Amino acid sequence: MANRPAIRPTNAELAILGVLWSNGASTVREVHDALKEARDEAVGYTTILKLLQIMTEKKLVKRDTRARTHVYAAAVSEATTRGHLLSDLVDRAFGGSSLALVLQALSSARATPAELEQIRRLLDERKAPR
Amino acid sequence: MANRPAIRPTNAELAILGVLWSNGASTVREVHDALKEARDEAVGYTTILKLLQIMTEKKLVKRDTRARTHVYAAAVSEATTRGHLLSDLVDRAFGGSSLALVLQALSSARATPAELEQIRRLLDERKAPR
DNA sequence: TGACAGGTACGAAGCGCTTCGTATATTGGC
DNA sequence: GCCAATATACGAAGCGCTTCGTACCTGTCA
Repeated sequence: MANRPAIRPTNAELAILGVLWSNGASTVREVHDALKEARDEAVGYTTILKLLQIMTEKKLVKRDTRARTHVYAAAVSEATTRGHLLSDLVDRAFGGSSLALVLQALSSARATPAELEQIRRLLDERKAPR
Repeated sequence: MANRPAIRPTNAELAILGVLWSNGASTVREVHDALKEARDEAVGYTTILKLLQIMTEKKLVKRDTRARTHVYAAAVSEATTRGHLLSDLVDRAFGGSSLALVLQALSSARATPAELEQIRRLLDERKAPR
């Protein structure tokens, strides 16, 4: 694998990826509008453009330049990215123990019974895997 | 509560807090030595000093200046800090759903049966709380 | 065809984090 | 008393992230 530099998008990048993940491939304007709607204080159009250009260099997004108005698509999956960010936090603040993280998260999370059941099911799967 | 600015230590700060949490109140030299031992590439003595000074301003640590050699102690608890970092990540990358974070963490974590049992117990507690 | 709307490219400023060099004080031992 | 060792204080450089202004290009339409 020549994929060393690990996917660890910054805050602003994450916000943009969020739009691309939920809305699919988008133009700068579409991303800009989506963020303006979702956020309190909006950011300039050229800021989004610049970020998307940088993200293209970093291979976080793919750019289709065939039309005059470029179209951007996420080049990293949501699950993979979340996994990277999670294991990053585990290393930095939980002494490498994802279990410690899970326990901490569970002890403060408000979850519905249905959600707790979902976790329980996952635990069952993991209990007898092989 | 006048504690608005939320505890969100940076990387270097977290490393130092880790030492203070596990070793208790320490001098700059002690922190420096502990980090030198634990890490691959060490950082300069005055770097640790400067960081601790900044962390004192930020109220992340408390400083005892009675002796010539100052003694620093963590001013934030490990659990609280972890909680802040976690909810920060939940907001930034998991759409505000701690459950999504837990599921993601569980699906990639390698945990022993005993640990899984621990989670199960926690789930039971939360199931019928009131 | 000329002006405008809307697109991309790019340089640079501002800020926070991290790092360290250097200046300056204090202490202990000879 | 003096020197070496060891402290703290502080300024500033370097870097990455974020932001935006400005320049420039390209269609459209009256």
